[in-house]
Amino acid sequence: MKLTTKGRYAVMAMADLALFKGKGPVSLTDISLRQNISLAYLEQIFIKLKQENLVKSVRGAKGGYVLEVSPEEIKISNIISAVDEEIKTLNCKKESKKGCNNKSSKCITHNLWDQLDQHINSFFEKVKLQDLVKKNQTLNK
Amino acid sequence: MKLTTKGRYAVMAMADLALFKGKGPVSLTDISLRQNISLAYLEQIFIKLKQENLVKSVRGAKGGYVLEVSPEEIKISNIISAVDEEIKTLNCKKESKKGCNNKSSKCITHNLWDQLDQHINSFFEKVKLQDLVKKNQTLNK
DNA sequence: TTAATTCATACTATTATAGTAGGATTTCGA
DNA sequence: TCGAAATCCTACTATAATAGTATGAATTAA
Repeated sequence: MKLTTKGRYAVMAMADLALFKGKGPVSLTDISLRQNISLAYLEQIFIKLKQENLVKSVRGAKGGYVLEVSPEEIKISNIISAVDEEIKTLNCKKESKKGCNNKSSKCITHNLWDQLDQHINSFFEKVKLQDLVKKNQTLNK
Repeated sequence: MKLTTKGRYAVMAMADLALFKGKGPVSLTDISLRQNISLAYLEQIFIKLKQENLVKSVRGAKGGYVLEVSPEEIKISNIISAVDEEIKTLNCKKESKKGCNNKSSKCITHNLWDQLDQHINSFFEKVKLQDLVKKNQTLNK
């Protein structure tokens, strides 16, 4: 499974942007300080967020990043998938040597991991960026 | 997040054991061949499964492993947690330098990861080993 | 007694993560 | 106009974890 700091950082940074929505571009330096994430690492993450059109950049002094889409419309899954490759628990989908390549009995647990993936993805699909900034509130299940 | 081949192998191997339940001990060599997992690696995994009393060992020739508990009573979560340390998406629980150590604004996304953990764990709690061996059947959600 | 097995421990190759480093480019504001 | 603040771009790297290997000892059925 792949859910690393990169994915977490991306969500944290996007939540940070959402909090400062409407107040002009937010610099990565600020986010870096507030969220305690290395600046250079943030830069790499934001390249990808920008590629996916989740944020818009403003170059030069007083520049920074702004949300391209409103927090109500951004799903957590959009953020995660922008920076991580994907959420997949299985190795055995691509026809590899290891995994469920058994000719006779096919991978007994194949369904299980399939459904776990769906389970996790559906979680990320349900939660919106907006849900995070409504503070101290239980996320909708 | 931690869901590695070790966890997957453990579930696969336990499912294998469940399929051969009542037919005497199953050797790791057999499981190794059927599931295409390195024997020495399986040995390490089974040490842990045994420590958690999920399986029972029979030493010597014609030996092997047997389920200690019936498949209806073994949750996938039992297996995963026996071999992996735990399923945790957060780094920021233990008072570390990185993560949500911000004094003023506490980690905005803390709740999110918390709930994701619960979400995933509840999935593994619901599914029993028995559910896997009932073949080609949709697992109960 | 031998082969098949678990048990135990130490070592290791590979890979991915999580960064660092260094510089180029753009643009605001004094 | 110029410097500082910012994004952009690419290459490199330390660390740690995963996923195994390797080796041998102990046990037991046949």
